[in-house]
Amino acid sequence: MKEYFKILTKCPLFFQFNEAMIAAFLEESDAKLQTYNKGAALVLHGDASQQIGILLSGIAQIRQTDYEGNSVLLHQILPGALFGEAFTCADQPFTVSVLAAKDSAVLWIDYRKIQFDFQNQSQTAAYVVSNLLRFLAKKNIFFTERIRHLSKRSLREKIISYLSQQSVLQNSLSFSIPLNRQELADYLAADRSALSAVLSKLQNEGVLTFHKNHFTLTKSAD
Amino acid sequence: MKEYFKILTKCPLFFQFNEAMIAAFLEESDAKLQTYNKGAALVLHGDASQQIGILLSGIAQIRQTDYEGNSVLLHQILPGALFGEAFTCADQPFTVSVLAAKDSAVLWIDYRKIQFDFQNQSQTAAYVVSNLLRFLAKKNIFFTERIRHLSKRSLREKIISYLSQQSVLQNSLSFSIPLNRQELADYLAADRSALSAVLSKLQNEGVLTFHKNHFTLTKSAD
DNA sequence: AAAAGTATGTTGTATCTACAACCAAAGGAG
DNA sequence: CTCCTTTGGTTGTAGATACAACATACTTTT
Repeated sequence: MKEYFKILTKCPLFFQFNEAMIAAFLEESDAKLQTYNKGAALVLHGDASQQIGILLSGIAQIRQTDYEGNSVLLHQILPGALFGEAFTCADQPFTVSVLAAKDSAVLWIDYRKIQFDFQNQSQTAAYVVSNLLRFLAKKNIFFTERIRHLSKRSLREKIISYLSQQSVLQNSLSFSIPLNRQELADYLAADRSALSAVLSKLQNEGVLTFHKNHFTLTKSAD
Repeated sequence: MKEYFKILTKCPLFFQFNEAMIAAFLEESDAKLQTYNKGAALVLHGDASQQIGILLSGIAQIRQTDYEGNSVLLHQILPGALFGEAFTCADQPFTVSVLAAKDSAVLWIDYRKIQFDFQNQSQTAAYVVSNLLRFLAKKNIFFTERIRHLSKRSLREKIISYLSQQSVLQNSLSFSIPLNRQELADYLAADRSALSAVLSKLQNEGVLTFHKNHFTLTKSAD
């Protein structure tokens, strides 16, 4: 563990910490070191983790399976970086997987430990902090997803990206969305009439059908 | 104050709180109620606030001045919603202003109070929580800005939006950016060669000049 | 039920951009 | 210095989309 302290001082979680403080915290919070072979999963899609990971060595990749079944690399995690903090603080199941791209070592911090350690002192203040973390984390997830959609190169892809996510979220190929056309156009940063046109085209092509805010994705043959 | 408790139970900061807990917290954290007339500023661009605001009544608008000097509405805040939490937790000066669109009442929570209230108990755990909040909040700000750029309808506007932000950040019309062309293209969700083409066009039009990663915006005549 | 208002779909056009293919400059490695 | 790699600019083209203007359907009001 000693050899990793230099990396930990660079971790945002330990901003302005010296090594003694880090050591005290790791002891106190019962942090766990774990190693993974290349290719192993640190977190799997669907996991409801209560841990925050700090990568100590190796490389980790945040990946997600898109609507065509491809594993898409969303982000590379290098030593010293946090991962999983958003889903863990938001108390939401992971919608991404984290895989070791090389042999890797991870320090797992139990979120419940840092959350509840000081609740004796001021119960309500601790809950407020916990809520604030949850709020910021949920916003983070929301923003990340929106950026994912906005990053698609064509409106068609933006739409499919958004609708696929909704389909997964609602666990059905048939679902309603909480946005009207203008709101969806704004969310995807597109023109409303262009959005309507592309939706019609997708319907003609048999990719999906829709009525008002209710959409049904057609299972593609591949 | 009593009349606002119903709204506060809907505030994400008090998720799963009952009224007694909220009352205890407000007492403990010395929260301040303040009213504003329509048009008044709750927060001004450049402020380094240590407060988190909860809107109790009225409507507030998050606004930002764009590169043409227009005040752009970024977000509407309705009663029960938080505002300012990202800049406050990130410990960064506000890059937006918050204005009362109607006569409004705001409950101000002092972030230092909720941050340090429980530090006697476990100094390091409290710092970790504080760092975690800072980290999530900074990410939030970063994402928000990226979404602002990505939301522009044309690549030209995306580029100008990004470069203007950099110019403001670095407080100069002449500045270097931390991204190479491919990275900038990825950040703005565009094709690299298309990015190069638009940059060249902007240069021909006299909007800006650039050399590698260094850009100089031309002060427009309006 | 008629009227007014709102939301969504359609069409045409000018513009923009992704994409591919290529060229040029800069920087490193040997 | 030369070769090779990386980075960035240019060009041509096909296709996509913003924008405007209009048409249609659905809602709400009166």
